[in-house]
Amino acid sequence: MIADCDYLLQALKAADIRSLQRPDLVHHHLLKLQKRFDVSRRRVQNRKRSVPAFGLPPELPITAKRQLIIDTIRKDQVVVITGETGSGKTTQIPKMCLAAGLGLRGIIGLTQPRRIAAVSIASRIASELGQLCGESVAYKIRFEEKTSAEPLIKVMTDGMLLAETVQDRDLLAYDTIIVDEAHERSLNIDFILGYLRTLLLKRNDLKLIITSATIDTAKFSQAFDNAPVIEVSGRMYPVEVRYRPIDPVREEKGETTYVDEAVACVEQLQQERRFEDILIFLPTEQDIRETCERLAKRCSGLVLPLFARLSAGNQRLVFSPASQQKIIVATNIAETSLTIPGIKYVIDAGLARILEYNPRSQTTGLPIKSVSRSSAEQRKGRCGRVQDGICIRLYSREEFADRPLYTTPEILRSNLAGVILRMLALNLGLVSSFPFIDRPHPKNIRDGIEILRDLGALTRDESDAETEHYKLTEIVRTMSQFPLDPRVSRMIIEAKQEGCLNEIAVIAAALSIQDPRERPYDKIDQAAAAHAQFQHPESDFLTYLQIWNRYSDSLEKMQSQGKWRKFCRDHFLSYRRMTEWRDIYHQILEIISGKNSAQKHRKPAKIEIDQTISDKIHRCILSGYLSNIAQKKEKNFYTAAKSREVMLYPGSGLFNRGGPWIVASEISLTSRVFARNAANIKSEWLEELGRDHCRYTHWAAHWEKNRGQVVALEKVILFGLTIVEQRTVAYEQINPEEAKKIFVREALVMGEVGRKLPFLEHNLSLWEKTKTMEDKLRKRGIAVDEEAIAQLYEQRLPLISDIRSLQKLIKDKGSDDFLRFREEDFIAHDPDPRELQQFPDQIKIGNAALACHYRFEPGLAGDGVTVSVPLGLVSKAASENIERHLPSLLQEKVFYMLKSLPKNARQKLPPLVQIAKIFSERATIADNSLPLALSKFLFH
DNA sequence: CTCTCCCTT
Repeated sequence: MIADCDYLLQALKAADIRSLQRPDLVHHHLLKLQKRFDVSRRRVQNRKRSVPAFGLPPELPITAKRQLIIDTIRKDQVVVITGETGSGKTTQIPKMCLAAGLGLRGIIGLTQPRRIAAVSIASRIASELGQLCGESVAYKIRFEEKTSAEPLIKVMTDGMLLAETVQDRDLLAYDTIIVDEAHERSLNIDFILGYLRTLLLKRNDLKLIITSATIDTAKFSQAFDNAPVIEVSGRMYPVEVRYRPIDPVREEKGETTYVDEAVACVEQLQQERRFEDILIFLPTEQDIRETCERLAKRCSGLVLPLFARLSAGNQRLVFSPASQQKIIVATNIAETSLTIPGIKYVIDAGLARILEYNPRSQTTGLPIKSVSRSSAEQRKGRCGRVQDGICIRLYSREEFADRPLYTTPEILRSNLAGVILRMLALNLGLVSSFPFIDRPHPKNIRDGIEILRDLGALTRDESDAETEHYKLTEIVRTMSQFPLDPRVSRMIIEAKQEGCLNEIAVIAAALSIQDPRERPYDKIDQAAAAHAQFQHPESDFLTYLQIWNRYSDSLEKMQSQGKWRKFCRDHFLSYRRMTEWRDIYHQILEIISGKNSAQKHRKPAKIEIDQTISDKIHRCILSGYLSNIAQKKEKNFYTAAKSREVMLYPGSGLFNRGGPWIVASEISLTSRVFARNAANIKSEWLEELGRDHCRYTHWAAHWEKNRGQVVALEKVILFGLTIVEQRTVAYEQINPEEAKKIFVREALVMGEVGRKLPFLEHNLSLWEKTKTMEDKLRKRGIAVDEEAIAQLYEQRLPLISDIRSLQKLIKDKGSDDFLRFREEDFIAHDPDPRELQQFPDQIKIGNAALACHYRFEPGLAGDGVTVSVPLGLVSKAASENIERHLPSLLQEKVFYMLKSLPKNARQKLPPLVQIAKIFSERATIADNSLPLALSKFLFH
């Protein structure tokens, strides 16, 4: 077997090295290898013997090419086989592989996009080999595996093969892989083909067969080194195509719609007395309902709707034989997933809802778009499988020709977070260099990485700023273990922390299935009433929990499956989806508990919902859907993160009563942008959970005397939403350097501390003294300025910005000496002491000493010197001429008095400056007032 | 101011 071969090669290499040290062990080791080799060889021989005899049905077109296919498979590593449905390729190719001698050293793996198909194909191949399913032919899908010890062929979903690559990196279990329905280009198919492109270089012995509907071959061939393409004819009966375009002018005016036209088409067929079964393709559920209602009124026959959300029972009706003409009105489900036998006419509106992901707004859209030519051809092929058919297209031949040949591969229109996460877990390198057949757009990759970063699965690698290099966080590996959307996996990780794993497992599973609630048109009110009893007014997630609770309750009481089906029917719940929900729930718990199978059959316990658990649950949900938060604008309208305007989905329990903040697990664009699966949240949680994504802005930093610290106003923004409008915060942690600057300038320099600090009083009085000199001398620049003092403090203080830290510092140092400045610290330029002497601090009037207040503020009251004279001394002060005590001011005053003399008097005098100087220097004014003394002097 | 195609680990 291939896996043994790989093992033996590795072991021999290892033995080679070991033989240098312990030759005695080598012999023993080689014996063991010999044994394994023998076992392996015997297995291959047994497998060869177990290949049953089989034939190929001669009526199938592919049988004619049997020899060409077998020869090509033997010769080439990769073969592309194309053929339309009915060619028999899916069942016959695995058999031809056996005929080519494959399937012996490893299994022939056949992948299918859908589970049901995988199971039914497995049993068909088995029966053609004359066996039961699970002998030579195994199958493996999620939750279900049927196999023997030595299967030759294994049919599985493509997702399953992908999951196997985790355990079996080189797919050593297989010697052949057949990728069926490759033209569907689902995410899984593209991922597998990319993976195989690299693997085939390493595994020369591995054969790959890609099968696809006719048109899509060149791309596959090119992707695999121009692999040979074999075409197999498929069409058994001809289909006539009629174009019946809708008049665009009338459609524009609203006079007709594709629903009208489809109904008219059926009427016309019936007028032509054509009463074989009809299949109509329409894009939406609503169109289907409208069409069905109108057809029932106007036409004969059995009118049946068909879409995925329809209950299983109603879906089955399309397969049951009817005595009258069947008119099936279907969505895309009838294009690939369900094949209805005996259709003679196809009416194709040429439209479908096609998923589109917009990475810029992280919004999923489901717009109605024209389908591709290959899709239209597939629809056409739904008739004429057992007889010739007619396909009526509600568009023109030209319009058909203008359409794109293929539907855009899913990988080009999907959210890539999940793909990227898996690639990281598998160590597949950079997404941008992975050999996808169609490389996703860089913008899409960046968005996927951004989502993973939002979830905390990745952090930017700072050592490599240039390219898209990221570091994985610890949670990546845990997250990738869950077969779930990364956001859902993230919730589970948070639930471990919060201690609500069971509850989140229920919700995570619910988010992974389609809504289990059924709403049949004819019983819409009953269904609404049944669902209403589950509805939680605060959270659609808790609504799921309440459904679950009722379910587990009933599971206790009801033992039989039949009763349980009835329970589902009574509550308008889909039995199939409820089962899927339970299975995924168990799968999640299994992964968490490390595959403990004992837990598997544990009955789900009822969950009590109280405020505590509800808070925990919603914090977990937020951890996964943080970028889906929204803030209420009005009524049902919200502004969501990343600037999206959304409306609560009318089906939500929060509709018309949503709180100021919500989180939604889905924001999608249909007729509007809707937030689906929503819950009220507390905005206080947002900052804690979104810490790394919050943007903080600060302004108005200032010293706050009462708090004794520097504070600032803060605003918190998360994904563009303001989660905290304005709050006061200590500025110290935010910007310690800036905070210290403000503390020094506003608190210490200005002395605004609001309490007694001895060093501060000391410093302030020294500074005051220095500033008095300036006032006396009537010039600036003697005292240092505020900035200089601030710098003095800054030099002597560490990074602190509050009183408590300052007081602690002083206490630790034992004194505040280090903050006491000296007198000279405040002086920028020393004043002339003699000059300074001319400005006494006080003057004497009689026996009284009066204080002089100096002020240097020209133009303002109080400029110059002010002496407050008690009322009793006023006349004495006036007669004594107090100006003589202030010699520096006297001269200036005299000068201006002289200048104010009449012009003719002034002209007779010597220069005024000279007079003022001489007058001031003489003590001639002792006993007189100044004007009197001056006039005496002049006459003298 | 009221509703979404189809798959899958």
